[in-house]
Amino acid sequence: MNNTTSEPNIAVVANLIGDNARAKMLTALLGGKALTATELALEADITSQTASTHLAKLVDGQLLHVRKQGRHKYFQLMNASIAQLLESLLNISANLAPEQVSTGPNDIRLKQARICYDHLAGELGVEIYDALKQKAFIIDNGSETLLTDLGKEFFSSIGFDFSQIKKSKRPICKSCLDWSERRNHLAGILGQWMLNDMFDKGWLERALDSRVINVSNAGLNRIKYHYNLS
Amino acid sequence: MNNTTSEPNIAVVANLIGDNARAKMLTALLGGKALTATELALEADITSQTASTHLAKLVDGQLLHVRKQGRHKYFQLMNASIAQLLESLLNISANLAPEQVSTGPNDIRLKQARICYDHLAGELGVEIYDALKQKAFIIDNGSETLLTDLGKEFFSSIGFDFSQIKKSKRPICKSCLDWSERRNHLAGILGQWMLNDMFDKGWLERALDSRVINVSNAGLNRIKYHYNLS
DNA sequence: GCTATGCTTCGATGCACACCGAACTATGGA
DNA sequence: TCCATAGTTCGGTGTGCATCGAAGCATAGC
Repeated sequence: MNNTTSEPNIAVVANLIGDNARAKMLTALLGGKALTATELALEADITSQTASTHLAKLVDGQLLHVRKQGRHKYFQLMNASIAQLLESLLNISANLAPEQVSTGPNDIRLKQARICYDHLAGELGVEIYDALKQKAFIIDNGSETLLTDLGKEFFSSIGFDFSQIKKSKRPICKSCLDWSERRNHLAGILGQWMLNDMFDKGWLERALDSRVINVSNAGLNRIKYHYNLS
Repeated sequence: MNNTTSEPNIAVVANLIGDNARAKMLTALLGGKALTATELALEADITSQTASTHLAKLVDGQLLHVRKQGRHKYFQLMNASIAQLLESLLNISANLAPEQVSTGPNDIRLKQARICYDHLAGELGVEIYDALKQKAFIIDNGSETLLTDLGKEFFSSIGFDFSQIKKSKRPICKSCLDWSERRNHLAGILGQWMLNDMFDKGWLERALDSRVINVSNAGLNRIKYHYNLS
């Protein structure tokens, strides 16, 4: 048995995520917003000292990056691939423990609409995805999601600038499995743009302290009209 | 700050992977072959007692499943989504520690050709992927990989039976990022079929004790001809 | 200058758990 | 029946590490 394999050691990264407090912090950062050390400490239910050491490890392990601003330190997920890893973990964990007690108002709101790093997830995200599919703006063959010519026209008409993307490494259109709905929602550049657009237009609003997105009735109506939801 | 989130706890799964010995076992099982408890103990460099407790945890955590056969216990990854999670971890870990010492013969062979759960990875896997792309059998737009009509013809002509697939949940054609090459190779049903086909034809051979795939010169020539490699 | 706030470092504590030796059970073969 | 091999269970050991209190910096505002 030869022990000189050069496979990367997955234990270190997994171990970083495998601590309860750190996992809570990382999940909180899936909200996409940069959070300060104290905010993350609150999120993880630990003191600021403990949080400090945890955050140092996460930064050292290159799962997070920091920006210092005055006397605050703002932490963010390193990149989209880390976010995607966390999402896969969420999905697998959700499937393993399907009968998790789900109580409290925050719960329901999280299920309705939330941020998944930089795009929309939850019931609303899935509904929009389905509507785009039904209008033949996107095609989902079970594994990949592609933008159709019709879709390109549509998104151009509502303000997305295709000429601007050029050769970005990030896919324009990508499906992302939703752990609460177990169905796809839209990620990628287009998913990101849609979320920002809806924020800009004032149809959606971030909750202050979580990944929850608040949707007013007025906003919902505008969205339904805009994206042809049933 | 509301603590009643119902987000699945990713810490437990991550923690299972986050132990060194268990990580080695899981990586070994990425070979796709079912392995016995003692084989996995050897792989992880621990005694059989310790391995036994580890394996019990992995089974309990639903990362593995077991088949009892006589006095042996054969362990396997639970499903393809677990394999995919491990692959993402490999990729991220490889990017984080790019200057890993790479020595020993096993190393080089692992880089040349190896199994990635059920399809081909390494240099050979990437070369074939590129050739398929160049012949316009598949299209890779940066995010998704799609089979073209030309590709369907080609794969039909070399023996793949498209009528047989029907509504399998698994994608036919899917790209998978290769951690050693940092480029795509082909996964999905088609990737699985290609690997099996090459095994059947005797062009490739599994190494006994690892994920390495042995390629004879004769086999390589046949493959080059078959898939139009340069 | 003084004070409040955000974050870090140090030291001590305590627990979880990986690990192995030894003894035990189960299966297969002679 | 007897032995070899595969795997498990138990008990004990050691250590790594998450945790917090207390003290120490740094920045912002007055």
